[in-house]
Amino acid sequence: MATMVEVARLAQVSISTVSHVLNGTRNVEPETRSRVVDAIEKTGYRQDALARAMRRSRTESIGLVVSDAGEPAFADMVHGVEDAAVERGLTLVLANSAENPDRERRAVHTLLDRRVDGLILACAAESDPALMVSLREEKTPIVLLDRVFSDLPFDQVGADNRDSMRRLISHLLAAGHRNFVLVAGDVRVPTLRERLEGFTDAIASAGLAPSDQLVLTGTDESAIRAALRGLRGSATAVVAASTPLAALALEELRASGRGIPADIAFATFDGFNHSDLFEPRLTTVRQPAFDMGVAAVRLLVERLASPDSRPRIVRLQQQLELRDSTEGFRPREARE
Amino acid sequence: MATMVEVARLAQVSISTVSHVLNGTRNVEPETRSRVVDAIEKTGYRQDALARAMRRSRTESIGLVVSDAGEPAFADMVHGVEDAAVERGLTLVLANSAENPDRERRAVHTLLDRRVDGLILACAAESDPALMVSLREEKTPIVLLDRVFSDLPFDQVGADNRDSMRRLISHLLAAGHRNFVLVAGDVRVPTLRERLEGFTDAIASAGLAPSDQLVLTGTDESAIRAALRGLRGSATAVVAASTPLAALALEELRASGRGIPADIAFATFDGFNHSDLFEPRLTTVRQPAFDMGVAAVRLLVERLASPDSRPRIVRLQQQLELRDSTEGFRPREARE
DNA sequence: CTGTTAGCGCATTCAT
DNA sequence: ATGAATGCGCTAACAG
Repeated sequence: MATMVEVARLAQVSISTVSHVLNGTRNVEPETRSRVVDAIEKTGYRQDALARAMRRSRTESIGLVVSDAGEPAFADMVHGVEDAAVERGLTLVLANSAENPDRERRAVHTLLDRRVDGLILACAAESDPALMVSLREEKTPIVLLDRVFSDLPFDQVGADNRDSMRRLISHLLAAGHRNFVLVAGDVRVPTLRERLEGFTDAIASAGLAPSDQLVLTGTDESAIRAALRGLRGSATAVVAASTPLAALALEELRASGRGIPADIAFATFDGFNHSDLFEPRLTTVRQPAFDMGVAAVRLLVERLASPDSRPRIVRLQQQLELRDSTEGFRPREARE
Repeated sequence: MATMVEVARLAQVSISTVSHVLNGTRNVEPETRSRVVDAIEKTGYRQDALARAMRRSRTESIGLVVSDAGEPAFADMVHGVEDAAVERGLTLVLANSAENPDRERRAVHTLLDRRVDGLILACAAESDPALMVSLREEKTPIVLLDRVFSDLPFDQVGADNRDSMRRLISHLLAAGHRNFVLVAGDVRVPTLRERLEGFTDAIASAGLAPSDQLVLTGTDESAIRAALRGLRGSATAVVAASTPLAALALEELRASGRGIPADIAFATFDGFNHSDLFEPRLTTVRQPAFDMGVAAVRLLVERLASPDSRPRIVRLQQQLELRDSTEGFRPREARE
């Protein structure tokens, strides 16, 4: 690879002139410039981003650590981040923590050591608190994505989970449902906790007895499965707080012979791709994952521009998509 | 950030000793080493990957350019590449060409300028041939992913598209189908072209008249839609060559009131996530996208190790998942 | 308007 | 077993 030295020699100028025509960082006589441009052409010179980054202490790159690259929602966030980054001339360095705190810590440090200009972090479920604390000391700006920790002084992007759950439950209440099953999952994950809180809120403000509701929390998949399979009694609606939980719940409901929505109503957060092409068509609270990625980059870039402004938390609104899976319920009183 | 100089001073050694204990690259007296280790601890020193890369001319990173980060299949490939990269201590730099040749070219050059040690490229549909040619001159190893150009001297990873299509059609032939609609899409994309070829092969070896088959090619979505909507006559099975094409076809079949599989059989390549939870359950040729990503990294690393060995093309097998959407067809003769 | 020069932080060769 | 010194390729003072 040709370096600036060779270009300079060929163009009969100093390397600093080459650098300046390259970066447009000071005036240079048209005649000289064109000699340089020609030399660049001839040598096939291309700037070495590494050396440049080193000298300027700016890599023009950002890091992104996601907790589960396998989930479509996270894939969409990655997509959004990449898109927004390219638009600003930033390169994306990607790492996946696979919901593993140790791997997360290593990923963060790898990216930091590569001197990314900023870091976007979608925390793992069991994120090491010590990591968070140490990250506050970093001078590399950090934006938390999806999983919001309101007590931490970071810029953050999340969805309005609590509110969306309230809206969903309101809708189901209006349709006559009084007894719910919430498949809540691992409530250490802020996103899932917020959804649970929204549920609790909604139940409380409707004046319903919490004891009439079944909330399945935790990471023990088989326990959740068992609970769903053995489901009996009064529940008329199942709500899944995430796509993996929905997949699991749908399997068990099917296994136990329950039809949706004939026997029981069903709704989920995040949802499945192209799901309106298939039956049952699920009522879904759709996360604006792509836009969340875009927003994270925006926060990061703004932070880079003004390092001392106050941290901001952005909540993007989720879309409540009503479909067949919550249609056609008849409250008990109205049945024949 | 502390540098080696500060560590050296604190430990009362030269920076070269610090470097050597860091990299284990020569013997150092235990006593000295421990002073250095302590100093590293105290200063919170972390190696600057940029400076290191510059000095060694090795970034320990690889680049990945995908053509459509939005498609789940590509998301899975990204996931596989990331996983395999991390396992080898490599960092992943990601770019998305969004099926845009110009953006693809820029992405490739951006990554190359960042001196990634190797590059994995899932070409866009209209990839600039000039780009390919210029890439052959690069000394950075390049692996082509998913879209295989057998005449190009690159390491490549693809799926056995042609063969899988033959297997799928064989199955449908055995079930009595004689008249197909293939939604083939943009056959400039090697993957789609191979699937089309497999189809042609299968029809030929079954001794069927190509003129009895309807093949829909091209990028004009509304033309394809129209053809599907206006579908009449003898076709008993529709095959979609990719997920986006399947989505489109399913929409149109539904719009024209055709039931699957009651009125017409349906099968698709690549498929939908969690699709076995929903109706109709689609017969699917599943691409091992994650594994393809892993394989690409493997090829790249091996190429790095032996730069002069002959380029290899790896074809991973696809899984034929038979489901309801191709069940229950009765050949005309057998009908009452 | 242009050239000279000093590092950025590190790995490494050559001394000792 | 350790240190001194060089340079990777570039940008940005500083000097003319």
